[in-house]
Amino acid sequence: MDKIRQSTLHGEVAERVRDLIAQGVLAPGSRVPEKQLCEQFGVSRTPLREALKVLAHEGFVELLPNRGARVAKLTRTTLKNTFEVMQSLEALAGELAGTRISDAELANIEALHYQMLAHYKGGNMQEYLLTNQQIHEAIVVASQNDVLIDVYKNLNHRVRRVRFTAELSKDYWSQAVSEHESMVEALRARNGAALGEILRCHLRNKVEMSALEEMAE
Amino acid sequence: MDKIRQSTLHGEVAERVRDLIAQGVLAPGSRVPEKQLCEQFGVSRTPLREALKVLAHEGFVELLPNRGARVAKLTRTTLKNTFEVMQSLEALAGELAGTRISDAELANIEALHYQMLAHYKGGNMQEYLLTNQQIHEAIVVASQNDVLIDVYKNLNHRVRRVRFTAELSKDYWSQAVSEHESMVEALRARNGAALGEILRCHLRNKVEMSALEEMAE
DNA sequence: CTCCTTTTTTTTGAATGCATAATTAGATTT
DNA sequence: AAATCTAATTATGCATTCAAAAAAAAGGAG
Repeated sequence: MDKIRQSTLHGEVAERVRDLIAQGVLAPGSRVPEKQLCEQFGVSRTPLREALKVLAHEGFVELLPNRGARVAKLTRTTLKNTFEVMQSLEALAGELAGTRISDAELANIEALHYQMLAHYKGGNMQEYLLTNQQIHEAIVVASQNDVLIDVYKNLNHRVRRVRFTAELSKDYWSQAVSEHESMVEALRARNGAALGEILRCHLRNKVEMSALEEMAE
Repeated sequence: MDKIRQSTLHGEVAERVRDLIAQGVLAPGSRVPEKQLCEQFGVSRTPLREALKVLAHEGFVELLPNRGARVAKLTRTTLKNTFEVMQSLEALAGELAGTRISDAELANIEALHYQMLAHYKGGNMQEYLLTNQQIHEAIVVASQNDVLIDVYKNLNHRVRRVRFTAELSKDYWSQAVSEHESMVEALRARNGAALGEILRCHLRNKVEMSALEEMAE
Protein backbone atom coordinates (compact mmCIF):
# COMPACT_ATOMS: atom_id res chain seq x y z
CA MET A 1 0.00 0.00 0.00
CA ASP A 2 1.39 3.34 -0.98
CA LYS A 3 1.71 6.19 1.39
CA ILE A 4 -0.57 9.15 1.63
CA ARG A 5 0.57 12.61 0.65
CA GLN A 6 -1.97 15.34 0.02
CA SER A 7 -3.23 18.68 1.15
CA THR A 8 -5.71 17.26 3.62
CA LEU A 9 -4.06 14.34 5.22
CA HIS A 10 -6.88 13.54 7.58
CA GLY A 11 -9.28 13.64 4.64
CA GLU A 12 -7.24 11.12 2.74
CA VAL A 13 -6.98 8.92 5.79
CA ALA A 14 -10.73 9.14 6.34
CA GLU A 15 -11.29 8.09 2.76
CA ARG A 16 -9.04 5.10 3.19
CA VAL A 17 -10.66 4.00 6.41
CA ARG A 18 -14.09 4.37 4.82
CA ASP A 19 -12.92 2.07 2.06
CA LEU A 20 -11.61 -0.47 4.50
CA ILE A 21 -14.95 -0.46 6.27
CA ALA A 22 -16.93 -0.64 3.03
CA GLN A 23 -14.83 -3.56 1.83
CA GLY A 24 -15.32 -5.31 5.11
CA VAL A 25 -11.61 -5.38 5.90
CA LEU A 26 -12.59 -3.69 9.12
CA ALA A 27 -15.49 -5.75 10.34
CA PRO A 28 -18.55 -4.20 11.96
CA GLY A 29 -18.19 -4.17 15.73
CA SER A 30 -14.44 -4.67 15.64
CA ARG A 31 -12.16 -2.07 17.13
CA VAL A 32 -10.17 0.18 14.85
CA PRO A 33 -6.48 -0.64 15.30
CA GLU A 34 -4.90 2.82 15.40
CA LYS A 35 -1.30 1.75 15.49
CA GLN A 36 -1.65 -0.76 12.70
CA LEU A 37 -3.46 1.65 10.41
CA CYS A 38 -0.87 4.33 11.10
CA GLU A 39 1.88 2.01 9.94
CA GLN A 40 -0.17 0.90 6.98
CA PHE A 41 -0.84 4.47 5.86
CA GLY A 42 2.55 5.81 6.86
CA VAL A 43 1.12 8.57 9.03
CA SER A 44 1.18 9.38 12.70
CA ARG A 45 -1.75 8.96 15.02
CA THR A 46 -2.76 12.60 14.90
CA PRO A 47 -4.27 12.67 11.41
CA LEU A 48 -5.75 9.22 11.89
CA ARG A 49 -7.49 10.28 15.05
CA GLU A 50 -8.75 13.43 13.36
CA ALA A 51 -10.16 11.24 10.64
CA LEU A 52 -11.83 8.99 13.20
CA LYS A 53 -13.60 11.96 14.74
CA VAL A 54 -15.04 12.83 11.35
CA LEU A 55 -15.93 9.22 10.62
CA ALA A 56 -17.69 9.00 13.95
CA HIS A 57 -19.73 12.02 13.02
CA GLU A 58 -20.55 10.40 9.71
CA GLY A 59 -21.73 7.28 11.46
CA PHE A 60 -19.03 4.91 10.24
CA VAL A 61 -17.50 4.33 13.64
CA GLU A 62 -18.49 4.93 17.21
CA LEU A 63 -16.14 6.36 19.77
CA LEU A 64 -16.09 4.67 23.13
CA PRO A 65 -14.47 6.63 25.94
CA ASN A 66 -10.99 5.30 26.59
CA ARG A 67 -11.63 2.43 24.24
CA GLY A 68 -11.05 4.09 20.93
CA ALA A 69 -13.18 3.59 17.89
CA ARG A 70 -15.24 0.62 16.84
CA VAL A 71 -16.68 0.05 13.40
CA ALA A 72 -20.37 0.86 13.64
CA LYS A 73 -22.78 -1.96 13.02
CA LEU A 74 -25.32 -1.33 10.32
CA THR A 75 -28.48 -2.62 11.91
CA ARG A 76 -31.49 -3.36 9.83
CA THR A 77 -33.26 -0.44 11.47
CA THR A 78 -30.50 2.02 10.64
CA LEU A 79 -30.42 0.83 7.06
CA LYS A 80 -34.14 1.12 6.72
CA ASN A 81 -34.00 4.62 8.15
CA THR A 82 -31.16 5.59 5.87
CA PHE A 83 -32.92 4.37 2.75
CA GLU A 84 -36.06 6.16 3.86
CA VAL A 85 -34.19 9.45 4.03
CA MET A 86 -32.30 8.83 0.80
CA GLN A 87 -35.50 8.07 -1.04
CA SER A 88 -36.99 11.32 0.21
CA LEU A 89 -33.90 13.23 -0.83
CA GLU A 90 -33.99 11.64 -4.26
CA ALA A 91 -37.58 12.72 -4.63
CA LEU A 92 -36.63 16.29 -3.82
CA ALA A 93 -33.69 16.04 -6.19
CA GLY A 94 -36.04 14.86 -8.90
CA GLU A 95 -38.37 17.80 -8.39
CA LEU A 96 -35.50 20.24 -8.57
CA ALA A 97 -33.72 18.51 -11.40
CA GLY A 98 -36.88 18.70 -13.44
CA THR A 99 -36.51 22.44 -13.77
CA ARG A 100 -32.77 22.80 -13.43
CA ILE A 101 -31.19 19.96 -15.35
CA SER A 102 -28.89 20.94 -18.19
CA ASP A 103 -29.02 19.37 -21.64
CA ALA A 104 -25.64 17.78 -21.09
CA GLU A 105 -26.71 16.25 -17.80
CA LEU A 106 -29.89 14.94 -19.38
CA ALA A 107 -27.94 13.43 -22.24
CA ASN A 108 -25.61 11.77 -19.76
CA ILE A 109 -28.48 10.28 -17.82
CA GLU A 110 -30.06 9.01 -21.02
CA ALA A 111 -26.81 7.36 -21.97
CA LEU A 112 -26.57 5.73 -18.55
CA HIS A 113 -30.17 4.64 -18.90
CA TYR A 114 -29.46 2.77 -22.12
CA GLN A 115 -26.39 1.21 -20.61
CA MET A 116 -28.54 0.07 -17.74
CA LEU A 117 -31.12 -1.40 -20.07
CA ALA A 118 -28.38 -3.33 -21.80
CA HIS A 119 -27.21 -4.75 -18.49
CA TYR A 120 -30.80 -5.64 -17.65
CA LYS A 121 -31.32 -7.44 -20.94
CA GLY A 122 -28.00 -9.20 -20.47
CA GLY A 123 -28.98 -10.25 -16.97
CA ASN A 124 -25.82 -8.66 -15.61
CA MET A 125 -27.01 -7.67 -12.18
CA GLN A 126 -23.77 -6.25 -10.79
CA GLU A 127 -23.32 -3.92 -13.73
CA TYR A 128 -26.99 -3.07 -13.68
CA LEU A 129 -26.90 -2.04 -10.03
CA LEU A 130 -23.81 0.06 -10.60
CA THR A 131 -25.31 1.95 -13.50
CA ASN A 132 -28.58 2.28 -11.67
CA GLN A 133 -26.67 3.84 -8.82
CA GLN A 134 -24.96 6.26 -11.18
CA ILE A 135 -28.29 7.40 -12.59
CA HIS A 136 -29.65 8.19 -9.18
CA GLU A 137 -26.49 10.06 -8.28
CA ALA A 138 -26.68 12.01 -11.52
CA ILE A 139 -30.23 13.09 -10.73
CA VAL A 140 -29.12 14.26 -7.31
CA VAL A 141 -26.28 16.24 -8.84
CA ALA A 142 -28.66 17.74 -11.39
CA SER A 143 -30.68 19.20 -8.53
CA GLN A 144 -27.92 21.76 -8.25
CA ASN A 145 -28.53 21.91 -4.52
CA ASP A 146 -25.13 21.53 -2.92
CA VAL A 147 -26.51 20.81 0.52
CA LEU A 148 -28.70 18.07 -0.86
CA ILE A 149 -25.81 16.63 -2.81
CA ASP A 150 -23.58 16.60 0.26
CA VAL A 151 -26.10 14.98 2.55
CA TYR A 152 -27.01 12.39 -0.06
CA LYS A 153 -23.40 11.51 -0.76
CA ASN A 154 -22.76 11.02 2.91
CA LEU A 155 -25.72 8.70 3.38
CA ASN A 156 -24.77 6.86 0.23
CA HIS A 157 -21.30 6.31 1.62
CA ARG A 158 -22.71 4.80 4.76
CA VAL A 159 -24.70 2.13 3.01
CA ARG A 160 -22.01 1.38 0.48
CA ARG A 161 -20.97 -1.78 2.25
CA VAL A 162 -24.32 -3.47 1.79
CA ARG A 163 -24.80 -2.23 -1.74
CA PHE A 164 -24.51 -4.62 -4.64
CA THR A 165 -25.16 -7.61 -2.49
CA ALA A 166 -28.80 -7.61 -3.46
CA GLU A 167 -30.36 -10.44 -5.36
CA LEU A 168 -33.28 -8.98 -7.25
CA SER A 169 -36.29 -11.08 -8.10
CA LYS A 170 -37.38 -11.02 -11.78
CA ASP A 171 -40.58 -9.17 -10.93
CA TYR A 172 -38.98 -6.45 -8.84
CA TRP A 173 -36.28 -5.98 -11.37
CA SER A 174 -38.58 -5.52 -14.35
CA GLN A 175 -40.75 -3.11 -12.42
CA ALA A 176 -37.74 -1.05 -11.39
CA VAL A 177 -36.64 -0.88 -15.00
CA SER A 178 -40.05 0.29 -16.17
CA GLU A 179 -40.04 2.94 -13.47
CA HIS A 180 -36.73 4.11 -14.81
CA GLU A 181 -38.35 4.51 -18.21
CA SER A 182 -40.88 6.86 -16.68
CA MET A 183 -38.14 8.74 -14.91
CA VAL A 184 -36.26 9.46 -18.08
CA GLU A 185 -39.48 10.53 -19.76
CA ALA A 186 -40.27 12.93 -16.94
CA LEU A 187 -36.77 14.32 -17.18
CA ARG A 188 -37.03 14.81 -20.91
CA ALA A 189 -40.30 16.67 -20.34
CA ARG A 190 -38.59 18.66 -17.59
CA ASN A 191 -41.46 17.60 -15.36
CA GLY A 192 -40.05 17.84 -11.86
CA ALA A 193 -43.30 17.10 -10.06
CA ALA A 194 -43.75 13.86 -11.96
CA LEU A 195 -40.16 12.83 -11.47
CA GLY A 196 -40.37 13.56 -7.77
CA GLU A 197 -43.49 11.47 -7.49
CA ILE A 198 -41.90 8.54 -9.31
CA LEU A 199 -38.80 8.67 -7.18
CA ARG A 200 -40.86 8.93 -4.03
CA CYS A 201 -42.40 5.57 -4.86
CA HIS A 202 -39.57 4.04 -6.81
CA LEU A 203 -38.84 0.66 -5.34
CA ARG A 204 -35.14 0.61 -5.83
CA ASN A 205 -34.61 1.15 -2.15
CA LYS A 206 -37.30 -1.32 -1.33
CA VAL A 207 -35.42 -3.80 -3.45
CA GLU A 208 -32.30 -3.04 -1.52
CA MET A 209 -34.28 -3.46 1.65
CA SER A 210 -35.21 -6.95 0.59
CA ALA A 211 -31.54 -7.79 0.47
CA LEU A 212 -31.35 -6.92 4.12
CA GLU A 213 -33.76 -9.58 5.14
CA GLU A 214 -30.94 -12.06 4.88
CA MET A 215 -28.52 -9.72 6.56
CA ALA A 216 -27.23 -10.61 9.97
CA GLU A 217 -27.98 -8.16 12.72
CA MET B 1 -15.26 30.97 31.14
CA ASP B 2 -15.04 27.63 32.83
CA LYS B 3 -12.90 24.87 31.55
CA ILE B 4 -14.09 21.87 29.67
CA ARG B 5 -13.93 18.44 31.22
CA GLN B 6 -15.96 15.64 29.74
CA SER B 7 -15.81 12.29 28.14
CA THR B 8 -15.57 13.65 24.62
CA LEU B 9 -13.36 16.66 24.78
CA HIS B 10 -13.40 17.37 21.10
CA GLY B 11 -17.18 17.12 21.13
CA GLU B 12 -17.45 19.70 23.86
CA VAL B 13 -15.04 21.97 22.07
CA ALA B 14 -16.98 21.60 18.84
CA GLU B 15 -20.15 22.53 20.66
CA ARG B 16 -18.54 25.63 22.06
CA VAL B 17 -17.13 26.74 18.74
CA ARG B 18 -20.51 26.17 17.11
CA ASP B 19 -22.03 28.46 19.71
CA LEU B 20 -19.42 31.12 19.10
CA ILE B 21 -20.18 30.99 15.41
CA ALA B 22 -23.94 31.00 15.94
CA GLN B 23 -23.69 33.98 18.26
CA GLY B 24 -21.55 35.80 15.78
CA VAL B 25 -18.59 36.05 18.12
CA LEU B 26 -16.63 34.40 15.35
CA ALA B 27 -17.62 36.36 12.28
CA PRO B 28 -18.22 34.67 8.93
CA GLY B 29 -15.10 34.74 6.83
CA SER B 30 -12.81 35.42 9.77
CA ARG B 31 -10.11 32.95 10.61
CA VAL B 32 -10.48 30.75 13.66
CA PRO B 33 -7.83 31.73 16.19
CA GLU B 34 -6.58 28.37 17.42
CA LYS B 35 -4.27 29.62 20.12
CA GLN B 36 -6.76 32.05 21.58
CA LEU B 37 -9.57 29.50 21.68
CA CYS B 38 -7.28 26.96 23.29
CA GLU B 39 -6.53 29.38 26.11
CA GLN B 40 -10.17 30.32 26.40
CA PHE B 41 -11.28 26.70 26.66
CA GLY B 42 -8.31 25.54 28.66
CA VAL B 43 -7.42 22.76 26.24
CA SER B 44 -4.50 22.06 23.96
CA ARG B 45 -4.57 22.39 20.22
CA THR B 46 -5.13 18.70 19.60
CA PRO B 47 -8.78 18.47 20.66
CA LEU B 48 -9.52 21.86 19.15
CA ARG B 49 -8.13 20.79 15.81
CA GLU B 50 -10.12 17.56 15.98
CA ALA B 51 -13.21 19.63 16.59
CA LEU B 52 -12.39 21.85 13.63
CA LYS B 53 -12.20 18.84 11.35
CA VAL B 54 -15.69 17.83 12.42
CA LEU B 55 -16.99 21.38 12.12
CA ALA B 56 -15.55 21.58 8.63
CA HIS B 57 -17.43 18.46 7.73
CA GLU B 58 -20.58 19.97 9.17
CA GLY B 59 -20.12 23.06 7.08
CA PHE B 60 -19.44 25.53 9.87
CA VAL B 61 -15.88 26.26 8.89
CA GLU B 62 -13.71 25.66 5.85
CA LEU B 63 -10.18 24.41 6.07
CA LEU B 64 -7.63 26.18 3.94
CA PRO B 65 -4.34 24.35 3.43
CA ASN B 66 -1.69 25.86 5.68
CA ARG B 67 -4.05 28.65 6.60
CA GLY B 68 -6.13 26.94 9.23
CA ALA B 69 -9.88 27.28 9.48
CA ARG B 70 -12.15 30.13 8.50
CA VAL B 71 -15.74 30.55 9.55
CA ALA B 72 -17.88 29.58 6.58
CA LYS B 73 -20.02 32.26 5.06
CA LEU B 74 -23.68 31.44 4.82
CA THR B 75 -24.54 32.62 1.37
CA ARG B 76 -28.11 33.15 0.34
CA THR B 77 -27.80 30.19 -2.01
CA THR B 78 -26.57 27.87 0.71
CA LEU B 79 -29.36 28.96 3.01
CA LYS B 80 -31.95 28.48 0.35
CA ASN B 81 -30.57 25.03 -0.37
CA THR B 82 -30.49 24.15 3.30
CA PHE B 83 -34.08 25.20 3.87
CA GLU B 84 -35.11 23.29 0.79
CA VAL B 85 -33.64 20.10 2.20
CA MET B 86 -34.98 20.73 5.69
CA GLN B 87 -38.46 21.26 4.35
CA SER B 88 -38.27 18.00 2.47
CA LEU B 89 -37.02 16.20 5.58
CA GLU B 90 -39.82 17.70 7.63
CA ALA B 91 -42.32 16.44 5.10
CA LEU B 92 -40.92 12.94 5.41
CA ALA B 93 -40.91 13.29 9.17
CA GLY B 94 -44.56 14.26 9.03
CA GLU B 95 -45.46 11.23 6.96
CA LEU B 96 -43.69 8.94 9.37
CA ALA B 97 -44.85 10.69 12.51
CA GLY B 98 -48.43 10.28 11.35
CA THR B 99 -48.25 6.56 11.92
CA ARG B 100 -45.62 6.41 14.62
CA ILE B 101 -46.25 9.29 16.99
CA SER B 102 -46.99 8.37 20.59
CA ASP B 103 -49.84 9.85 22.61
CA ALA B 104 -47.37 11.64 24.85
CA GLU B 105 -45.58 13.19 21.90
CA LEU B 106 -48.86 14.27 20.39
CA ALA B 107 -49.94 15.85 23.65
CA ASN B 108 -46.63 17.68 23.85
CA ILE B 109 -47.00 19.05 20.36
CA GLU B 110 -50.55 20.15 21.10
CA ALA B 111 -49.33 21.97 24.18
CA LEU B 112 -46.62 23.68 22.16
CA HIS B 113 -49.19 24.54 19.55
CA TYR B 114 -51.37 26.37 22.06
CA GLN B 115 -48.34 28.15 23.45
CA MET B 116 -47.51 29.22 19.96
CA LEU B 117 -51.03 30.49 19.36
CA ALA B 118 -50.77 32.56 22.52
CA HIS B 119 -47.52 34.10 21.31
CA TYR B 120 -49.17 34.80 17.97
CA LYS B 121 -52.17 36.50 19.58
CA GLY B 122 -49.83 38.47 21.81
CA GLY B 123 -47.75 39.53 18.84
CA ASN B 124 -44.64 38.13 20.48
CA MET B 125 -42.65 37.16 17.44
CA GLN B 126 -39.46 35.96 19.12
CA GLU B 127 -41.34 33.59 21.40
CA TYR B 128 -43.54 32.53 18.52
CA LEU B 129 -40.59 31.61 16.35
CA LEU B 130 -38.97 29.67 19.16
CA THR B 131 -42.09 27.63 19.89
CA ASN B 132 -42.68 27.16 16.18
CA GLN B 133 -39.19 25.77 15.93
CA GLN B 134 -39.82 23.39 18.82
CA ILE B 135 -42.95 22.04 17.15
CA HIS B 136 -41.09 21.27 13.98
CA GLU B 137 -38.32 19.60 15.92
CA ALA B 138 -40.87 17.56 17.87
CA ILE B 139 -42.41 16.31 14.64
CA VAL B 140 -39.00 15.27 13.38
CA VAL B 141 -38.31 13.41 16.61
CA ALA B 142 -41.71 11.75 16.41
CA SER B 143 -40.67 10.26 13.07
CA GLN B 144 -38.59 7.83 15.11
CA ASN B 145 -36.09 7.73 12.28
CA ASP B 146 -32.71 8.32 13.89
CA VAL B 147 -30.95 9.05 10.63
CA LEU B 148 -33.54 11.65 9.74
CA ILE B 149 -33.30 13.19 13.19
CA ASP B 150 -29.52 13.39 12.96
CA VAL B 151 -29.40 14.93 9.52
CA TYR B 152 -32.12 17.42 10.40
CA LYS B 153 -30.43 18.47 13.62
CA ASN B 154 -27.20 19.07 11.79
CA LEU B 155 -28.83 21.26 9.16
CA ASN B 156 -30.76 23.07 11.84
CA HIS B 157 -27.51 23.80 13.62
CA ARG B 158 -26.05 25.32 10.52
CA VAL B 159 -28.81 27.87 10.02
CA ARG B 160 -29.10 28.70 13.69
CA ARG B 161 -27.22 31.92 13.31
CA VAL B 162 -29.79 33.45 10.97
CA ARG B 163 -32.79 32.09 12.81
CA PHE B 164 -35.01 34.42 14.77
CA THR B 165 -33.93 37.45 12.86
CA ALA B 166 -36.97 37.21 10.62
CA GLU B 167 -39.59 39.91 10.51
CA LEU B 168 -42.79 38.24 9.43
CA SER B 169 -45.47 40.13 7.57
CA LYS B 170 -48.98 39.89 9.04
CA ASP B 171 -50.25 37.92 6.07
CA TYR B 172 -47.49 35.36 6.07
CA TRP B 173 -47.72 34.98 9.79
CA SER B 174 -51.45 34.32 9.87
CA GLN B 175 -51.20 31.84 7.05
CA ALA B 176 -48.39 29.97 8.76
CA VAL B 177 -50.49 29.78 11.91
CA SER B 178 -53.48 28.40 10.05
CA GLU B 179 -51.24 25.82 8.42
CA HIS B 180 -50.14 24.80 11.87
CA GLU B 181 -53.78 24.24 12.78
CA SER B 182 -54.06 21.79 9.90
CA MET B 183 -50.87 20.11 10.97
CA VAL B 184 -52.13 19.42 14.46
CA GLU B 185 -55.40 18.16 13.04
CA ALA B 186 -53.57 15.78 10.74
CA LEU B 187 -51.49 14.57 13.64
CA ARG B 188 -54.54 13.97 15.79
CA ALA B 189 -56.05 11.97 12.96
CA ARG B 190 -52.73 10.11 12.61
CA ASN B 191 -52.85 11.07 8.95
CA GLY B 192 -49.24 11.00 7.87
CA ALA B 193 -49.91 11.59 4.20
CA ALA B 194 -51.84 14.77 4.93
CA LEU B 195 -49.26 16.00 7.39
CA GLY B 196 -46.48 15.36 4.93
CA GLU B 197 -48.34 17.28 2.27
CA ILE B 198 -48.92 20.23 4.57
CA LEU B 199 -45.30 20.32 5.64
CA ARG B 200 -44.12 20.05 2.08
CA CYS B 201 -45.94 23.29 1.30
CA HIS B 202 -45.73 24.93 4.70
CA LEU B 203 -44.30 28.40 4.27
CA ARG B 204 -42.34 28.65 7.44
CA ASN B 205 -39.13 28.20 5.57
CA LYS B 206 -40.29 30.53 2.86
CA VAL B 207 -40.91 33.08 5.57
CA GLU B 208 -37.42 32.54 6.82
CA MET B 209 -36.19 32.91 3.29
CA SER B 210 -37.77 36.32 3.06
CA ALA B 211 -35.69 37.40 6.02
CA LEU B 212 -32.64 36.59 3.96
CA GLU B 213 -33.44 39.13 1.32
CA GLU B 214 -32.02 41.75 3.61
CA MET B 215 -29.07 39.61 4.53
CA ALA B 216 -25.68 40.63 3.30
CA GLU B 217 -23.97 38.16 1.04
C1' DC C 1 -7.98 -26.94 37.29
C1' DT C 2 -10.67 -22.78 37.83
C1' DC C 3 -11.36 -18.38 39.59
C1' DC C 4 -9.70 -14.22 41.42
C1' DT C 5 -6.03 -10.86 42.30
C1' DT C 6 -1.95 -8.36 41.05
C1' DT C 7 1.47 -6.93 37.82
C1' DT C 8 2.94 -5.95 33.17
C1' DT C 9 1.98 -4.49 28.67
C1' DT C 10 -0.66 -2.11 25.43
C1' DT C 11 -3.76 1.42 24.07
C1' DT C 12 -5.84 5.64 24.46
C1' DG C 13 -6.40 10.80 25.11
C1' DA C 14 -4.30 14.90 25.20
C1' DA C 15 -0.12 18.05 25.54
C1' DT C 16 4.04 19.33 23.69
C1' DG C 17 7.65 19.82 20.22
C1' DC C 18 9.40 20.69 15.67
C1' DA C 19 9.76 21.74 10.74
C1' DT C 20 7.53 24.35 7.25
C1' DA C 21 4.51 27.71 5.37
C1' DA C 22 2.34 32.15 5.88
C1' DT C 23 2.06 36.67 7.87
C1' DT C 24 3.81 40.68 9.75
C1' DA C 25 7.32 44.15 10.52
C1' DG C 26 11.21 46.45 9.11
C1' DA C 27 14.64 48.01 5.93
C1' DT C 28 15.82 49.66 1.40
C1' DT C 29 15.02 51.98 -2.72
C1' DT C 30 12.85 55.31 -5.43
C1' DA D 1 6.22 59.05 1.66
C1' DA D 2 4.97 54.94 -1.18
C1' DA D 3 6.30 50.67 -2.86
C1' DT D 4 9.05 46.58 -2.85
C1' DC D 5 11.99 43.36 -0.98
C1' DT D 6 13.93 40.90 3.08
C1' DA D 7 14.10 39.32 7.90
C1' DA D 8 11.60 38.26 12.14
C1' DT D 9 7.58 36.53 13.96
C1' DT D 10 3.71 33.77 14.20
C1' DA D 11 0.59 30.00 12.84
C1' DT D 12 -0.06 25.66 10.95
C1' DG D 13 0.40 20.53 10.16
C1' DC D 14 2.01 16.67 11.77
C1' DA D 15 5.02 13.72 14.79
C1' DT D 16 6.27 12.64 19.19
C1' DT D 17 5.87 12.25 24.08
C1' DC D 18 3.56 11.43 28.50
C1' DA D 19 0.04 10.26 31.86
C1' DA D 20 -3.93 7.61 32.64
C1' DA D 21 -6.96 3.94 31.50
C1' DA D 22 -7.88 -0.64 29.71
C1' DA D 23 -6.45 -5.20 28.26
C1' DA D 24 -3.48 -8.97 28.78
C1' DA D 25 -0.49 -11.87 31.32
C1' DA D 26 1.36 -13.84 35.42
C1' DG D 27 0.76 -15.41 39.99
C1' DG D 28 -1.77 -17.39 43.97
C1' DA D 29 -5.75 -19.31 46.65
C1' DG D 30 -9.41 -22.39 46.89
